Amino acid sequence: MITNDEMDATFHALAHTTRRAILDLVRAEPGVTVGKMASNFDVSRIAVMNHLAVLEKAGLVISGKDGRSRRLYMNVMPIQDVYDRWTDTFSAHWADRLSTIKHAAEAAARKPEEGN
Amino acid sequence: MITNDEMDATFHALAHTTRRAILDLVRAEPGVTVGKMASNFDVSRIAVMNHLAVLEKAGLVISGKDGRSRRLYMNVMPIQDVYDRWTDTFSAHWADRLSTIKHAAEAAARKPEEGN
DNA sequence: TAATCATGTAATTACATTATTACATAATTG
DNA sequence: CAATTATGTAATAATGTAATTACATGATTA
Repeated sequence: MITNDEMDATFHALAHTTRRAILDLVRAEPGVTVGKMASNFDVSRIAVMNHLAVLEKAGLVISGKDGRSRRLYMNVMPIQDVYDRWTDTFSAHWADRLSTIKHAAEAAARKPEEGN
Repeated sequence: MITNDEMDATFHALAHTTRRAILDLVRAEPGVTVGKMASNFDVSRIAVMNHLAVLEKAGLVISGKDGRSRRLYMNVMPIQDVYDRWTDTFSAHWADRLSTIKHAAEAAARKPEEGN
């Protein structure tokens, strides 16, 4: 069972455009090196390495040394875990989402509800 | 089409245990008030209001005044949008996740690859 | 082995996040 | 209308994030 801390780390890692772009590129090119990855972005190599550290902490990226290079690989398991958890939590609600939006939209105009 | 900024906001909003708990409670009790919501947590009402502001900014919570209370409602649309986007991005990869994990696990021990 | 190449570490800076307490506003009720 | 209730705002403090430049380490190759 995925923990709250793991979910925090996974969502935080995904909450930055650059990190999502990094993840896309790792997925597209498994084994890509740190330097080649950094060359895709306008920010410094160090900034990209910091982002990689965040992604590794969340378990979304796995890496290993290969000579003087470090090769990067994606690990979808944290996303899978989050997906499984949130599907359970919200799947029933998703089916009813239109009525929920309607409900919310009318909130400001409604009379007070009883029993709350 | 969901923008990068919207995804940033949605993931950031979900990247805190308290905010996910708030979302769970709003879902369980649509129309719950701010004060009643705050009573569920150990942190101050103001802290909960700050979290609510983050959730509203991401569009995950919608609220409306009802007398001197503010009633809270969940909006699953941002989650649905993120889900749709990431299903497109990763669905093929998920199917192959076991081989990817194996690939990554062997990374440190492998010989250099050609052509990179 | 000296030069080069790829990555890693340290120090620093600017800004954002998360929380607090104290006070202000606005609606309800006795 | 005074007291209460519910929410909102302001000021502040501690911590975390995201980026930079400068330098260090460790592997390859001429």
